[in-house]
Amino acid sequence: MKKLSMKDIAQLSGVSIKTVSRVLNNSEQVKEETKEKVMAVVREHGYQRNIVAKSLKEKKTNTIMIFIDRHKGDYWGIWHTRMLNEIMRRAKAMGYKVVISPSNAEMHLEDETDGFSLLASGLADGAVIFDNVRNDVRIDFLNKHEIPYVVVGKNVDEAGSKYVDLNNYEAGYMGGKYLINKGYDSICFLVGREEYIVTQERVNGFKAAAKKYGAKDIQVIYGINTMKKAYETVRRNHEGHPCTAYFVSGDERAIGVYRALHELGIDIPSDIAVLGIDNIPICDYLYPSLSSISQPIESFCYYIMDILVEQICETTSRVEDKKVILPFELIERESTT
Amino acid sequence: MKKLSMKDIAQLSGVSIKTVSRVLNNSEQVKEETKEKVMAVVREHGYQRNIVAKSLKEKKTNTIMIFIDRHKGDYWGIWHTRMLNEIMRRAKAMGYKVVISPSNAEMHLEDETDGFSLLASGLADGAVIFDNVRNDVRIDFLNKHEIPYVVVGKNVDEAGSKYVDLNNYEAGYMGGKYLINKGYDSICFLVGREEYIVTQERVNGFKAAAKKYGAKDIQVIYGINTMKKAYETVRRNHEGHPCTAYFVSGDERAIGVYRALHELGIDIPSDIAVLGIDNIPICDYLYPSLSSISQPIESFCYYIMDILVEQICETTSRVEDKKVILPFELIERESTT
DNA sequence: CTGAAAGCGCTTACAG
DNA sequence: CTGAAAGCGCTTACAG
Repeated sequence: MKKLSMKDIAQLSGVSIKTVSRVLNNSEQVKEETKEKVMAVVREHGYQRNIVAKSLKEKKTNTIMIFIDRHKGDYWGIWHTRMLNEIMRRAKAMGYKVVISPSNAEMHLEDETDGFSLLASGLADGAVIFDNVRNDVRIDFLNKHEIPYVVVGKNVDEAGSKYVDLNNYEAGYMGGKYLINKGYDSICFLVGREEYIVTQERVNGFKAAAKKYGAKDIQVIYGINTMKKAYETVRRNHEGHPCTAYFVSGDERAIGVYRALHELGIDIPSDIAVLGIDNIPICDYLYPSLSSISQPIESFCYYIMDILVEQICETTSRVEDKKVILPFELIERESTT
Repeated sequence: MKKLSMKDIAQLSGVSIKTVSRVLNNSEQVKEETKEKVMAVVREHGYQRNIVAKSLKEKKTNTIMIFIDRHKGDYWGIWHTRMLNEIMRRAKAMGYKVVISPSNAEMHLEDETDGFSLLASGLADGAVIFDNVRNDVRIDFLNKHEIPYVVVGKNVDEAGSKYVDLNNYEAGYMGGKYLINKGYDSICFLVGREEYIVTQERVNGFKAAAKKYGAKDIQVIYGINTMKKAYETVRRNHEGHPCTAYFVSGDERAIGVYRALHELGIDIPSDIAVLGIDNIPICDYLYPSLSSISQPIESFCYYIMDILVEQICETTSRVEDKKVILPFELIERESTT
């Protein structure tokens, strides 16, 4: 089956290329009869427009690129997968394709297969950046090249930045407040890498709550980005520095905490409380079920795509800032009661 | 910053477009001096070749499209995410980009944003198909359009098909044999949707082992594709139809089984055994830790990319069949001892 | 070692 | 309502 081009379709249906193009673009300016004639030929041969040529001509690929920081070779987690799925769903509904790039914050532009290199090469119309850090080189790059983007996570450096974020300061604050008010006033907060702004915000909120509501003792441990790290840290740390609650940034990590406490013979929730963040489905099935701070995945992704597509479609090169801070909910389950 | 084209670079460095192209393609036929001169201009302006134009001209996009069946709106699971990451890693190493399509087995070609429509439009050079079923329409489509592809999972229909698969029959067989030999001879096998060939293979192997090693009682329950389903099924089913072991196709689902058994007051492993398949990292952190049949993710993805890229690069349109069946390991942990 | 020219498969003002 | 022609930004035989 030889691949047909628009020219072939034009010949076969006895009209000009232009008319075929108009038909395929649903232009109103075509006689119904002509349209039918062309569509018949298109259907008969199963013709598909070459999308690469279309993109070249239109200088628009209808593709967005998603950068998920892979933490030096690690896989991304359940929360990222859920976000990815929801972004894909929204993107599809809005007529965009999705390319996922394994690039991370330590980008290498020399590498031609690097996602950023590809972006600058016109492969995609815009970018979604996960897990940003302060002075993120990726954002500098996008700004310099005037490529539309949106950051998932608060961007504190840039004046002209667009981002969507959970209210992470409040999430940290609320988590701390909730635990203290429940009587768990000696809390260890396990968080991800310190460079991430998300991490910093959560910690700041947590500390503010600890101060305000008078926690007896608090501890913050950074760099807990896997179940394994969480497990090892609690095993090692708990005996020397016991607490009455673990607040864990990322439910997935809480699984490691559960295992460590189980091995230490400490019962949740009678001896100790555990509170997570993300509210992934697994929370319901752990025992005890895990209380967690829920992220509104749907509106998160709605705004991500909204902000991104608005920039892509904007004719003026400078759009004003767009920042969305999302609310959350604390879902109470067995682990904190 | 206006976007420069190759023409601009040619003018700025005082050579022809052709020469710029040669330099960028690392052709050997260029004087070192000329090369330097051009590269200086390229670097100075941060010029990036337009990859869309390149693709149009070369009729090759260096992109592969991955189809992950989303089970009617569900998210994909941890195993799929790990595979995805590994495929992306391999693809990048081989110079390919990755587009992920939310399309599933019930494809709709009329939809222009559908991944298959895009494939036929020349967006990607080849496809990776997950979770195939018998008489999969997607595979018919790819064959008809002569688009290179590889199936993750045994493809039993097609003569000229390429696939990579775990030896699922043996995995089911080995799981059954192992449990029976351990003395757990009343086994309930929880598996995914019956249409999937993977499911069918596992069940056939399991039944063969049950027969051969004389299981007292076996039960196979289909359609267990989420933690929730697994949980509800065990809660509902176990009292009327108790067993001494649950064999669960997909470790993620085992989490639901654990919770259900916990609620029923049944202890693992003293009252009952649980054996999973996939060997995802979480197995180590559940308590008791979950015994599981391990999939060799790295070689899996190595062969996936190998078979796909070989077809893409092949000049003749018909390559012979390529089928790889991978071995597995049974990892013994606390849940079956 | 280097260049002029054609062409990949589309879209789009501009005429008619 | 329809068509001839130019052009998007590249690559590639073919000459020189």
